[in-house]
Amino acid sequence: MDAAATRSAQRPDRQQAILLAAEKLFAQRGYHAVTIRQIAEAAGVPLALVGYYYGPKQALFHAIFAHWNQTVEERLAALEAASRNPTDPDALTRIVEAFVGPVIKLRASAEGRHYAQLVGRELAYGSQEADRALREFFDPMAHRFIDALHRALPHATRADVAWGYQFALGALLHHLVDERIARLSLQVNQPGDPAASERLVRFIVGGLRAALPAPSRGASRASAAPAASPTRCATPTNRRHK
Amino acid sequence: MDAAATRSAQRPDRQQAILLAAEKLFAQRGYHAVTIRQIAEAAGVPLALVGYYYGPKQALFHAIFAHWNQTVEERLAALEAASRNPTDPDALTRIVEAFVGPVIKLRASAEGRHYAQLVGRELAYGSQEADRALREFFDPMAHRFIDALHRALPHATRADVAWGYQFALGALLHHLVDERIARLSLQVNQPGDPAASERLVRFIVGGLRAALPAPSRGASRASAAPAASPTRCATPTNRRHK
DNA sequence: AACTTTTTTGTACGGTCGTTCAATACCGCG
DNA sequence: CGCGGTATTGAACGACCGTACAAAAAAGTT
Repeated sequence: MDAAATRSAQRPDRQQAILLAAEKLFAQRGYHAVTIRQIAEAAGVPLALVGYYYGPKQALFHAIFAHWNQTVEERLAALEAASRNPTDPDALTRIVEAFVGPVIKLRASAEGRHYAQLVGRELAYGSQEADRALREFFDPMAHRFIDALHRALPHATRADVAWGYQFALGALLHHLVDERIARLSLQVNQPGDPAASERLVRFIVGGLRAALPAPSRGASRASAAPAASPTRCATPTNRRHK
Repeated sequence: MDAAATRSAQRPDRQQAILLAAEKLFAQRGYHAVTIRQIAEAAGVPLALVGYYYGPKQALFHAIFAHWNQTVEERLAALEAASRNPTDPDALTRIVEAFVGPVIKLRASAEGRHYAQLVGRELAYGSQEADRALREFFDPMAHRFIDALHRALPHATRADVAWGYQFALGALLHHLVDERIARLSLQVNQPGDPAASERLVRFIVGGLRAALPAPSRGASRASAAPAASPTRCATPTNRRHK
């Protein structure tokens, strides 16, 4: 019988509890502000068990990103579906929706809420601890998106599109993290409002069109593209760290 | 004779050396990753002198923002000049230029380089340590910009404009911090490229126009709301922390 | 000169950090 | 049952943290 199934049927999976607690705390307070003791307490396990499963603190941090990296394939599939026949005037909007939608949906879900916040923070912060995960997990996806955007915006150079991608990513990441929006809107807007997703897509598409050398004028109409299915969460390898 | 002038004429100002070293290190590694001992060593002063001048670590962090808060008046003045007669079709562009330009210029300067990076990091990170400085120094300016944008975009509600401001701020902050642009552009773009400033302005203006309810292309009624005077900022005392 | 005030410094305190390790408990399997 | 391997635990290690403090040095004042 499978060991993981056995344990999860008998007892709460403490290894995953540690990962979830770490994810939550790292997302809320940042890497250096969280201690392993706090993670252990939040997970309801003794201190030493954290090191037993994940080794050094940095490895635990890395494991969070590795765990969610499975969802990347879905994102890439959605991107590829959206970037088909790039001559379509709506191709740009569909690509940006494939860029924004899954992340917003992740943030709205109960499982991915903290991870979305973590990504928004650490990607924007550029901390040395996150740099490794950034290169390993996010650089490839960034290149794919830039390529897709480039195909939809053939009049611009790839380097130009890279600038546009940077701006778009900044808007998205800050939207994931920012809690000031309630204050600055005088308590009208709420941080997690899913309606802001459409607005963000329009912002990015309009920004890209304005910032990059414009092709021949295409009709820009709003169209609802099929969004990717919510991410699934599979159990990681159940053993202790190598 | 003035005490500060006396000291600076005789010896290197160690109090300011501490502030500059702290600014640099905080910008490069983040609040929690920097120790007071590292700051003291970088400033070339003994450890205890840091606490003597600035007290607790949090107060030193706060002092950096307070020091640069003087430049806020210039930014607000530039904003006010740009937001005059908001019926001008170019008013939006001028406001966004007043929003982006000074920050990019700060980042390009030798004195403000680290502070720009620090702001980009901590504002985006939303750490608990930066929250106080954020409310005290940046919320007022954010409200002023939102109001100015609202005057130039009268067809949108203020809450709508607040969303747009959030997106624009995210693009700007991420541009300040991001070092990946060289990698993602295949070594074509460089992080500090001042030419990216114009592109960012076009991105934000285009994004705002696309994300917010579009006005009829004609001029609407001309009612200029009187703006409040910019916030004053007294010079900090040169003595040790109270 | 003598005296006050400010600046500087070495040192050390209590506390918390990440990590390690030997000892114990639990398990399936023979 | 006993046995081997995995899971779990409490305790402690050395290192470093932020902060405090008394003493010394320098500067200012009379």
